[in-house]
Amino acid sequence: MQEIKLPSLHSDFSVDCVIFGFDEGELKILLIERNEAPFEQWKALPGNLANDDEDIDDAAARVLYELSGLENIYMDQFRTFGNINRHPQGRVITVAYYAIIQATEAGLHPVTNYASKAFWWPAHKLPELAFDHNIIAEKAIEALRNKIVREPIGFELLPKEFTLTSLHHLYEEVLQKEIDKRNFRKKMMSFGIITDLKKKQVGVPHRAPWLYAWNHNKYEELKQKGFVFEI
Amino acid sequence: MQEIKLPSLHSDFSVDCVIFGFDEGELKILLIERNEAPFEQWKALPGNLANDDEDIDDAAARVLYELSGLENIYMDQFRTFGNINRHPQGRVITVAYYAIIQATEAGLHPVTNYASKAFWWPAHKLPELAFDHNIIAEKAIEALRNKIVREPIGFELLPKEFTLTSLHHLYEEVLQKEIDKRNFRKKMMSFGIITDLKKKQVGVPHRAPWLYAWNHNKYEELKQKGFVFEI
DNA sequence: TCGCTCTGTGTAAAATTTACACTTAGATTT
DNA sequence: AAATCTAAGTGTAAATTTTACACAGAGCGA
Repeated sequence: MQEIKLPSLHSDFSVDCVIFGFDEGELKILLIERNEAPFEQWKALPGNLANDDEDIDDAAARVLYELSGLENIYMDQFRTFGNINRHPQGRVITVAYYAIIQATEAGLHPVTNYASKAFWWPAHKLPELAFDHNIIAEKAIEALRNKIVREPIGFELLPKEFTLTSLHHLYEEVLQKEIDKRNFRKKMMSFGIITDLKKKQVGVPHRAPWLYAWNHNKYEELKQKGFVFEI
Repeated sequence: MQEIKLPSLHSDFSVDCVIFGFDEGELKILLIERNEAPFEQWKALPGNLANDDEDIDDAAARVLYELSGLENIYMDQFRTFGNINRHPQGRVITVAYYAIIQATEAGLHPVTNYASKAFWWPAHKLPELAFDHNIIAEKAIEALRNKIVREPIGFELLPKEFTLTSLHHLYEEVLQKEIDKRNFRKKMMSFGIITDLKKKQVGVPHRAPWLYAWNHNKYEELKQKGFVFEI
């Protein structure tokens, strides 16, 4: 193979993650405070240079793991950003992912060297961020919105056992619009991908709501037959 | 700024374009024959390393221009591919775009150094391609399918004056499924984004069909009011 | 037991989607 | 000029989906 004689090429590129959580009825994004230059002490999206021997998806999973301790999380590559001046150290393009996790499951103790701490921030009220991260976050919210109505990923933001009301509020918050309660419940239940756990939430100061769980298996089964989730 | 002391970083990354055309009732993709190593003489998607002073979108537009002479074409960045072994010369990730052009408008005389010739190939019967280009093309077809039902981009594949039948066949070909003729026409016309040119095609050996044109302005106007294209 | 808060439920009207077959225009052939 | 061929063009009824909308019930706390 003559290819061995070719000059070698190399990419320094980063992976940035917009990590979504849902807490207290609000959509949140996980931010870090940067520990190192450039943009030291700025708030930013968690992200890091990819290693040379690492696939892009793996780098994204690593960033999330180092930050939250979570693995096997739903992640979606949604866009690559590469304006020539986006990084002060040179031409560094960044491949952006969004991830969806259950906010309270994440232990926020970064084991990375670029971040000292991590914290949730309301997705719709982000502060000024390092690099072009405000733009990236904005695009991620848009991507999430498009996705959550076509794929049943909303459940990943909720605890295993959830109420229909919390699912309802989640959709209203992500889509930023009101959705009729009865119509929402009717439709969601008609899919047949939610299991009624036959038990009620306890400790609430009013009528206790029923608990439900998202049924992955049933969804996969229906998908085989051509069912398409769409809200 | 202390940032000046930081080590400089650099990305060698490429841009690959899946250029769609529609000709003789068939969806086609523009391929090149590679003129240089690696994969010399292989068929491939048109693509090139981005210049250091070039935004990603600009690099994609350049690749298309050098190949076809066309500018201001609809292009969509749909995914970045970066398996560690995808490029024999090292770690080179590639940002993939698809473009939509009117097949017969393109003058296929590449002025690039990496390609000697360019030619249309049926999108659903691609030969073995260089790098991971078969995977990229497959994903592009998927992205096109998702897009064409939500944004009125199908028109870009047709001549300025087209018949409803050709538009109908275009949708059937891209979506790879039959669509009822009457329902398709009814729906498409109901959007109000197609102008009746009040003239017929000439030189056909049967009843001549009416000609129509895609009305950008009307679409933009309706979009302002909240209209969403959806087929 | 009264009040508060949030849960949970049904129906009718409107809009949209689906299924479906024959007539017409225009060129070509006999 | 009549018959034939090809593709264009058209309407309706039934089924399904979407929308709009309001009140009774459960459970807790005062």
